Amino acid sequence: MIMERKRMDCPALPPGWKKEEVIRKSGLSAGKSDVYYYSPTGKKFRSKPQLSRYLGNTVDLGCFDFRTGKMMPSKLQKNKQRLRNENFSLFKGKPDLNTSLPIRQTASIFKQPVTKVVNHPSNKVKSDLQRSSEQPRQLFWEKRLKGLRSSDVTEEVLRSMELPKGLQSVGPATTDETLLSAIASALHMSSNPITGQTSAAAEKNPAVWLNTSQPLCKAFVVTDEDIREQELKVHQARKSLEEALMADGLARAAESTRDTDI
DNA sequence: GTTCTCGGCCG
DNA sequence: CGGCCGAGAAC
Repeated sequence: MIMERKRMDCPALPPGWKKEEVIRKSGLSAGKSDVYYYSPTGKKFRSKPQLSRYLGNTVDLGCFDFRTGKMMPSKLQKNKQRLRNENFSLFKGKPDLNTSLPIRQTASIFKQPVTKVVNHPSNKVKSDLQRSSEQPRQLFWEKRLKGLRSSDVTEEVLRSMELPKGLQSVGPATTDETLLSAIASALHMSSNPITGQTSAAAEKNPAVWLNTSQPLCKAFVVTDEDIREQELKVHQARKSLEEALMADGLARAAESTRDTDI
């Protein structure tokens, strides 16, 4: 006889997610139960951290109770805002994907201008000019971004970007990784031009002279050639996107006609 | 190799 | 005590 093991729908999660409870039937912990979740694609999840890593910011699991599968408003308690302790020292080799949150720490990042797909080819960029006035920032706060990586839905880490030779970091955090984070953050968080640290004094004594609204890199020059290359990259990326959207549209159309034929 | 299961650590 | 995850067992 096969033990009853149904995957139940879980209303607290997006459609398609299933919850399963398995009772331990032997050993010292017999009688205890383990709870698992299955994504719409069938991937199994066995803890809340694993689940929230996968769902990222799309679902707020703050008050989600993993065991019962329900939202518990009482769980509103303290939000864990750590990161610094773990992420700082321990990264020698590969970042531990089980403990480092691949979630953006720059909360304002999505409020920035984004490319709006109206209908190619005349895409426009939203310009959101009424940014709330910039807040004071901690010196070298970009170091907190250390270890954050982008990853796809299967938690595979994506290839990181390479930086041009002309970009050199300033200050004690001199890794390429931090430099990239600093520049990316500056681009997203400020509507002003990004110039790098224009004061020569910042190189000698960054703790005193650093301009915190600029990334931790020396002043750099962007040539017309750089701009042309970047335009080309963007053009190609948009073309790829257009082709992908087109292919997706065709696939959906094919699928729906097939469904109605049945 | 993958999946299942229980032990055991740690908070 | 229970969540979480390692690792051996099972397949």
